[in-house]
Amino acid sequence: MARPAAARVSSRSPAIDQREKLIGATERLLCSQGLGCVTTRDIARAAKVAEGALYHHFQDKAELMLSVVLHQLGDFPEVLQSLPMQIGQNTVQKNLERVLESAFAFHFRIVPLVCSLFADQELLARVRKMMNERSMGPARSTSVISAYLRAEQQLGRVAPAAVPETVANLMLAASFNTALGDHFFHGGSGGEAKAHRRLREAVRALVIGLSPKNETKRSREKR
Amino acid sequence: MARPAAARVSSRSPAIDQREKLIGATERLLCSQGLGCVTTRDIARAAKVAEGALYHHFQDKAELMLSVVLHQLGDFPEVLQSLPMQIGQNTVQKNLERVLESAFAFHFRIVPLVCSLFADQELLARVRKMMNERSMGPARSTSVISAYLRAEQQLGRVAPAAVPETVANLMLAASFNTALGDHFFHGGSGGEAKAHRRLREAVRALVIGLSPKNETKRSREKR
Amino acid sequence: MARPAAARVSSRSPAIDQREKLIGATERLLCSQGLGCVTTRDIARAAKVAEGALYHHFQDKAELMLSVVLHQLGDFPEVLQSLPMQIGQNTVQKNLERVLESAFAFHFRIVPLVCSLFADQELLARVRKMMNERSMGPARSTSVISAYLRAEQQLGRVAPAAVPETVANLMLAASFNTALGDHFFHGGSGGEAKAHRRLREAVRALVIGLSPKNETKRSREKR
Amino acid sequence: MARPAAARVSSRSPAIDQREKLIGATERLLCSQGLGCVTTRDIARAAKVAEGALYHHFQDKAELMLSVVLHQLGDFPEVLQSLPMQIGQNTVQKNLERVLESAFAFHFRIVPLVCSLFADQELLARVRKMMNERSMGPARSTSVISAYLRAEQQLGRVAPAAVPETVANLMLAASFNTALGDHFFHGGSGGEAKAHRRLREAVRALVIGLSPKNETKRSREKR
DNA sequence: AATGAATGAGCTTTCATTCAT
DNA sequence: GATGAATGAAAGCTCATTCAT
Repeated sequence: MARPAAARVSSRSPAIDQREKLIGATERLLCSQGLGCVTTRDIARAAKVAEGALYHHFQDKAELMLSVVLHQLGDFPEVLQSLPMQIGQNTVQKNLERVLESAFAFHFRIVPLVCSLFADQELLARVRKMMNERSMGPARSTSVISAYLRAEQQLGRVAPAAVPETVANLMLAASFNTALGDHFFHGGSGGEAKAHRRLREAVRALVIGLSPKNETKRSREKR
Repeated sequence: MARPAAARVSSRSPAIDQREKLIGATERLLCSQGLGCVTTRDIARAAKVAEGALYHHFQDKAELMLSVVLHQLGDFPEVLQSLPMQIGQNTVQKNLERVLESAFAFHFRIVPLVCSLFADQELLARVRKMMNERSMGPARSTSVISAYLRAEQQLGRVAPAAVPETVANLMLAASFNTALGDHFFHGGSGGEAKAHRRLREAVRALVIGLSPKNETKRSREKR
Repeated sequence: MARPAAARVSSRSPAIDQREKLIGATERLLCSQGLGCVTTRDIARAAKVAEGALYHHFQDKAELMLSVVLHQLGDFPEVLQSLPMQIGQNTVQKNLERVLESAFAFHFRIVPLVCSLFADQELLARVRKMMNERSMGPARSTSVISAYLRAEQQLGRVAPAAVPETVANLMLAASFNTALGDHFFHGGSGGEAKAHRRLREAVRALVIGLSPKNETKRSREKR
Repeated sequence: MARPAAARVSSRSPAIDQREKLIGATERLLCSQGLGCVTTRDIARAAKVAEGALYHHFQDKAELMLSVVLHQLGDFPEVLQSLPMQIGQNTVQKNLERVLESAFAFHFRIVPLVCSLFADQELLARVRKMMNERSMGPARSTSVISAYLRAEQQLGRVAPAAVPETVANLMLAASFNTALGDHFFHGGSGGEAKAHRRLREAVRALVIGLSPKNETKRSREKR
């Protein structure tokens, strides 16, 4: 017997469908209202799912929140996948700019989520624990970027005195902070173009440094 | 019936006294528990004040929170004020390191507050509005630092190609992110020594830059 | 300014008033609906009190239940107060009959409460613990009755071979079981007269015993 | 497709099998957790049956409970049946002791069930009704015991003045109350040995009576 | 018949806020 | 003003019951 087309909205099994609908709805609500103001009822309504269904897929509200955070973090490795292939290509500055652009998109998405956690220290502690267990967090992106920088150091395209880890951290800090600032001061509508310009400037500042004798031919040409 | 002298511990009028006790207690609770877990009962108990008294001094709980947050955010580190006096003194790196150390102390305190706000977008919007009206925010620290850098540029101690605002932003981003990381990954007990080392490294990275020809005599000596 | 008379329904302080209203309402509901079917909403409504008020007076629902049980048990010692004064008076049988009558009234009240506890082993365990700590329970009534019997033994009005504790237990068992039976088989409306007749018969059976040579002059006269 | 033989563990039809598994699982859960804390999910899991299957065999949860309770209450100890054969054998006291021992085993099992019912007066009313219709209850054991006592009266081994029904009731009350006390005060682990000693003492108290002239040769010898 | 995911009413409990004192 | 008992709306969560498969 053919099911009516209207019931076949999703091609997935309904169980997975519900789980994802819940995560999706929670993501949306978390950004627009903040963790402290999102109720299980809100989530269920937004996901068009019964309130009790939430507890079929997640042990409790905190676990749903956790899943949302981890769901976002899940994209992390892919962002940087292409970086090792750029070693020796283009200019170092251009390569770093491209990385920071993707990092920013990711950071922009997770800022409201990650920051919201500070409102509930218990939940924060749980997320912390899970992230430690799975060794997630910014450590991975830092290591990918610093590996790239080390490779460029061996090619002579990065100063031997530079400390790759420190530079990688500075870059990610710039990205995360720009995202946080956009959310905090402009409600998340800070203009992507403006953010990207600031990130490019940050990369350039990292490249040329403050020392007065840094003026090399190449950096002069690029200006 | 005359009140016993012992009850008049404070020299202020009791009304103002209560208001400050409430703000003080809330400050303490906000940092240790997160905005979402602090109840009016907690606050009243911590302030040793009746629950109802809160509503004599503040329209509602949100207004109290607002007062506290704005008070903390406005509590700017005075160490920055001594920066203009360092122009031309010591090394640029040392001066920036000292600035960053005090910025970090400030950032470390406000991270839980600032982040907590994301849990309540409505409150965040109110804070945003009031900060805009009073032109608060990181703009002031940025401008102090970049003014310093510009002065050093004129003294030839900073490369003319460097963009002071961008460098200032990077520095503050490094500080804020280190603080946030300490709270997020280590529950706010990340070891100050470690944080300071990372900040010194960040300044050094900003000073020497990534360009391979940056190796100057001075940066070689410092290594 | 005189308060309107209608507001002064109770002569007690409102706080104690509320507490007792809650306990009273719970008692009534527990008997008519059973512990498993009584909700905090029901209780609050029956006590004409806000739902939240329950949590001002009791830590949680279980503690309210506990209070109700203990409240009933609180009458226990008084029931037996007059027994020691009957030593050597009337006949032993009459004295025991009178005790059993009061015991029955008490047992009849607590049967629905005490039995209800079996539906929630956790609550039962808590009540058990509190009763042990306060050394409540049937031990006290048993000891009062057996002290009486011992005294009568010394007066020669009770056979030296009788074991006072055992007889006291049997009496209380008869009373409690009659009460339980009335509730179980007749919904608590088993007719008091009938119950009292059965208890008198029980006492008589205990007095005369089963041994064929027990037929004394006195027991023959009483028949 | 033929079902694998391994799935046909039971020789009964699967439908009846399921029904019995449900009743068995519920019996076990009711005794260990109390009627109020047993969920349909618990039952289904314990019976290794789907949750929905419960509703193929019983109209609702209450009907399942009813089946279990009636089943247990009807599960009458067969030891009583041998009582008529003891008429004139051994001593009356020994015979009654043996009866009470088996009654106790039965009472010990049903106490949690019977008492639990008080938590749901509606269910209790249903049980009451069905027991009345099938004339279940303690009436049967009472009549077996009192028939025995009457027979012993005719043999002169029991005092003519004793009222068999009353004595039978007292005995069953002693047994039930001992069981109830064990559950209530010791969580059902009160030590069987202790319970049996108390029951023997109860029988002895019933045999010798309280009257001072009861001291017969036999009871003196037994002491 | 059997399943178990889905439902949603209803539970206990919390907490910002009010108001009689 | 100051108090804190009282309020009651609303939260997170459970669980008997249904129903598409």
